[in-house]
Amino acid sequence: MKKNRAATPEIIDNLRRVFQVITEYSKTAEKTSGITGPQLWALKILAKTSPLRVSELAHQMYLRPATVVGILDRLEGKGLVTRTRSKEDRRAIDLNLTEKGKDVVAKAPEVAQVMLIRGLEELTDEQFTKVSEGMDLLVRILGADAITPQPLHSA
Amino acid sequence: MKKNRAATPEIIDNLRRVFQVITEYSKTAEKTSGITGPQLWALKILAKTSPLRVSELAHQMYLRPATVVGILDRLEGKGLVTRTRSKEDRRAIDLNLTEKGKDVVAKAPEVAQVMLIRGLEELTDEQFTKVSEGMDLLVRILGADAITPQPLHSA
DNA sequence: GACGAATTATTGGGATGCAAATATTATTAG
DNA sequence: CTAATAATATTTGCATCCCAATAATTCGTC
Repeated sequence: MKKNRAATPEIIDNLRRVFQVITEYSKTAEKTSGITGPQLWALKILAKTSPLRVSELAHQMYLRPATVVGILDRLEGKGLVTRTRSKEDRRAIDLNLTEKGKDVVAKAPEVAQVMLIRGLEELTDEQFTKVSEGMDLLVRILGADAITPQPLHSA
Repeated sequence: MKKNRAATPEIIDNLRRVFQVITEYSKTAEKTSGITGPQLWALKILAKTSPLRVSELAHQMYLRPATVVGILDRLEGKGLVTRTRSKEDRRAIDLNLTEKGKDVVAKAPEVAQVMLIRGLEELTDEQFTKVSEGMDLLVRILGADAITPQPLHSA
């Protein structure tokens, strides 16, 4: 019961392309704004909700706290973020944007996610359904249903 | 002309899941075979065609030579790969698998790509078309048509 | 043949990413 | 109240990844 699945390698290549264009986009943003994709991603989250704790930020970025600490070190070093010991819980750290940090967010280019959202908006209902259901199927194939989403390099 | 696009964040989350499960898969392979995804990926390429030069291997892996050098250092350190100065061009290096290296490749688990191929085979024609066309649309949205596919962490 | 340009692999420095171990503080059990 | 436990952020060590600079070799041009 073999089927004609000539498009299979193409699907995989397309997955690669999507992945690459997103990381590529992250690098472009890095050159124009001076900060990396993950750094900008962290700033954007803090711009929406702050103060935030390290663990909360890590959760929203789908990253481990240990990873976020390094990103925060560099953001703090650039004077874009402040770390303050929380008064309620002295184990925790309150993260806040500096004025400079808010500036960077305001001037930063859109992240790839916005590109995706806009592109998806332009699709017809039928096309949108194909993308949506197609991704669902891919996720199911990989048994990724229960997986926590990953960063996508600041998409 | 607003459309109901509630599934948009879900699509993006699904993209994240797909990438994560692939990197996750790479880590599983690391635990069972003792080597990492990119390392196994390099071995598999060398198993198919060798000798190979560093630049050629890098090209086939869609990685920079500088990156591949590090991977080769570790593979050589484990005694899975040999580096020999080429006689025709003394700038170049001939890469070969050792017997131990061939052994590892033979016993290594399938990479994520195989998982995808098998999963795609199980779909009905209608489902397959959705995945295929859905990915096409995503690629077009991102303007990724002209992009050379990237590695996907040894997928 | 000689000198500049291109090619090849490597090194060095920076940024993600993870897991495991650590120090500090909070909470819970007894 | 005290001791064990859990939560929080960090540090350390490792493996990818990139770019830029370097050293060695080859090629091309004069």
